[in-house]
Amino acid sequence: MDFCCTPLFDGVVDTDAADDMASTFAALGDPMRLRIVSMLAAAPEGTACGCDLEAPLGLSQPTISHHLKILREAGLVEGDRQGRWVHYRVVPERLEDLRSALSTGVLVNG
Amino acid sequence: MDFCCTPLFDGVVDTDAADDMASTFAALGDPMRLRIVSMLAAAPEGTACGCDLEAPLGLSQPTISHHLKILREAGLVEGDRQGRWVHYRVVPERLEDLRSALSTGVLVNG
DNA sequence: TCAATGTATTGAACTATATCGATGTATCGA
DNA sequence: TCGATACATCGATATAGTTCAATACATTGA
Repeated sequence: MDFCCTPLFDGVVDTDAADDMASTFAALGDPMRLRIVSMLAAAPEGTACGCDLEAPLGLSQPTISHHLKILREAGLVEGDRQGRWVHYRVVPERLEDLRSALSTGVLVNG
Repeated sequence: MDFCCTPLFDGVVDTDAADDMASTFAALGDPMRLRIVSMLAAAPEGTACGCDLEAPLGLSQPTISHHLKILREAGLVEGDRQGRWVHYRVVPERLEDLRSALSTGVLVNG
């Protein structure tokens, strides 16, 4: 049995790391969630409450809440309750983690 | 009618751009595809053929082919047919596009 | 031409996800 | 306390995605 090229070791990312990274990328793999992150980043003070997202996105309140939960669980956004409202904001450190994953070491060779 | 914060303009990414970016992130939003990209990047010469991926990933040949198609359509990998084999490799420029999308301007404020 | 091998496509089954309406929970103001 | 408002959860439905077996296509070597 011969190979067209040398046999591969199992890449750089192990199974668990791949699961983690994939779920984070998947959180950004939805147009509405991408627009949510973008709108939060572009908002004055870098924060917005969920109610401000419904009209521009044209989604129902439960759907907005669903997407924010996924983004929260991925660590991409944080929410601070301020009375009646929850002020959501992007977590830049998490995006930086993804950035470094996309550069040397994990997904591409230096 | 008052707002908890100032009304939002519709973010930085428009609908079409969000769709494009989301599908690219979604391509990386699967553990197996993430491992494929990682394995390609870690492979000697930076290339591998599909047949080399089946055993380490424990997936059938059609499934590998399916994932490679998605990665190809996302522009994340390229394939060169060399006789019987197709040598796949990562497209670093595409990953760099994602990196810059994750930095200033699109998803986070400078 | 024919058999063998790598890759791509098709069809089907199973799972996961997005979305909404209805409902529950929490907070503020009257 | 009561109504109004923001957010979360639940249940249901429709769509999309993952996976494989079967099959087709492409290339090489005999």
